[in-house]
Amino acid sequence: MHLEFRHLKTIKAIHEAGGLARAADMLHITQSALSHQIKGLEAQAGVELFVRRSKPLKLSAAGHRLLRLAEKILPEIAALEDDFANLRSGKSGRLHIAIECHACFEWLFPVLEEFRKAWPDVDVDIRPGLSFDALPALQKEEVDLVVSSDPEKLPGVTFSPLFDYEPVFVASSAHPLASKPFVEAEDFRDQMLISYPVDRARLDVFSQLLIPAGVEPRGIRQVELTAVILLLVASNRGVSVLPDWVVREVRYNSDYVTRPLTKAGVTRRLYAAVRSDDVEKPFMSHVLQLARTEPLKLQRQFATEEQL
Amino acid sequence: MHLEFRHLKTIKAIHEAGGLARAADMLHITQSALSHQIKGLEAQAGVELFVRRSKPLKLSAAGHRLLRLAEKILPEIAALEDDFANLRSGKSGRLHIAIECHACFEWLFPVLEEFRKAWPDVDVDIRPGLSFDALPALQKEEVDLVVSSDPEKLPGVTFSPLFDYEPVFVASSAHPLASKPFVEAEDFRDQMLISYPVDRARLDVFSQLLIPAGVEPRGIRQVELTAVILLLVASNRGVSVLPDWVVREVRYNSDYVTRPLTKAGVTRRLYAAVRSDDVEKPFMSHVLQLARTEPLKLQRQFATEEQL
DNA sequence: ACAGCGATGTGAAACAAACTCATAATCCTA
DNA sequence: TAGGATTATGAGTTTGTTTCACATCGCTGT
Repeated sequence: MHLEFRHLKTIKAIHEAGGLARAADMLHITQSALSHQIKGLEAQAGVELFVRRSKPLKLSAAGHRLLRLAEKILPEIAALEDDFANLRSGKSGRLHIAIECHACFEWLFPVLEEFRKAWPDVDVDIRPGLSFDALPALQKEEVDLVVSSDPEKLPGVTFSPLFDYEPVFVASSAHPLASKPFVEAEDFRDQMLISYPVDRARLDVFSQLLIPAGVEPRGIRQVELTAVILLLVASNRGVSVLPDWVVREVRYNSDYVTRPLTKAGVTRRLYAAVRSDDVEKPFMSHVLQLARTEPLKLQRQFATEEQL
Repeated sequence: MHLEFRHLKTIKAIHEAGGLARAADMLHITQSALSHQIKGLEAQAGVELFVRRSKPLKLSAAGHRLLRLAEKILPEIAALEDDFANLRSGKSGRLHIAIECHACFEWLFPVLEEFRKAWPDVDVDIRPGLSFDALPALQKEEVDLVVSSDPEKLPGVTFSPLFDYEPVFVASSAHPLASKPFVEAEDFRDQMLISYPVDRARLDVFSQLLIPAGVEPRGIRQVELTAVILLLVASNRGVSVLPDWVVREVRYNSDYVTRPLTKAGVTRRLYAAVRSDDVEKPFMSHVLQLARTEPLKLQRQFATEEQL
């Protein structure tokens, strides 16, 4: 049976118009076309869909069954077209984010909270676990935004700078290194380093400090959650290096000390990688703007507290 | 946007097959046709439905939206085709009944109860209120079966005899006429007659007795429900004439007397009118058979009680 | 990194289906 | 029962879909 949407619209129109001729007008086709159409449809269905004994023809029982289907399905189509229209106009879309840096959750959540208020129809998601191959996944449209601190030249991918941050040494206030004004690579040689469970090339402490200096810490303990890292550090089970937006929370907690890496400190820059096609999209540029400004507020808040 | 069922099937197939080429096999068309089709679809929708950066192409976010629609709609179509197949095979259908005689409810309900067990997929309904123009409504397929005691020669309509019955006079046992062994037309002249609210030509007491004799009762009170008629008769507010299958219930109730109309009694025959096209249908012949035999059981039950 | 293969895209032509026009047949109403 | 309204039919045109042949693009393994 070769049913088509046209047939559903026809059934509905005939029912509403109460006859072929009027229905034909509604559908902007000739009455002849409608007659041919419903004849073909009845042949396909093998069922009489109309009562022809009366002159403005009416739906038969089977016709009403089909009408029921039409009234169920046609609004679904309309809803789809609506969704697509929103997609086209940029009011809706997909924003699946892959983050290469674990600690980014800390500032990303507030950003997305803000974002969802403005773009309720955008499908927002964060996909951890993809961190290894985030950029290829971006190119394959498996995700739509990658947060990374290592920009690369990739065709079809645009890196936008977000903000600068400082990786900061954190230890228990009871820790021997707490007495130093800053820490250096050598200081890590006999330390237990607590870090996120990712490739060490992606950890600032390695890429910026230990690998260049050729220093290997005494041991590494990998922990998923930031809160747990801080817990372990507080109980002096090891030391860690975390971005400044994370340590601001513990800076005035007397259990911890925070120190710059090297005397000058280390500065890093976060980037958002987005497919070049998407940069123009309104919701995308908005989320990028939020990701540039919102974390700064957190850092500024931290700076203000410091001056007290 | 010119969506078609073909497109839904395509989306589903591409998703399940995981690529164009396999999907084309599933749909028994060439891969080229599919490529053209989805290209056209995307142009219509104005949205990218597929991710083409990877080789077996995959659904994009919008594509998944469309897939969701497909998985909602396609089963509905299948259900429709199923229903139509049942219609064709005669397993389902519509049985809307118009009854010209009010009292027929009494035997019709047991018949339909039995019928529904055998034909659960047939849409059964009783439509009172159509009693006036029942036969034209039958021809126009507004109803499918008419119960009547006045067969006519009508093109396309077949009358099948159901069973014979006897209109019986009913009165309170305190009523003066209770002393007569039978009643005649003249007896009604000073009676209040309680009847169903239908044209008097359709009431047996008029068509068979009063109209031929030119007798007009003192008054007529029209009442919808059989139970209410009996109530009024019992309290001696009037007399009535009801079919035997109705009075059997009150025959041995000492509040009532029942008497034949005329010494010989009156015998009437009920018919079922059905469109000739429908007579062959299995469920229709079954309901006719039930309507011939089930009421007889009630009458036989009555006769047995009488012999006690 | 590149070769080779498997998968997708494209253009022209064949094919199928839906529509229109003109007109016939039918029904409804006055 | 005549006239207007409604639906049916057949031929021809138009539109859209499919196929064929071939170009192009990505993935996979060495």
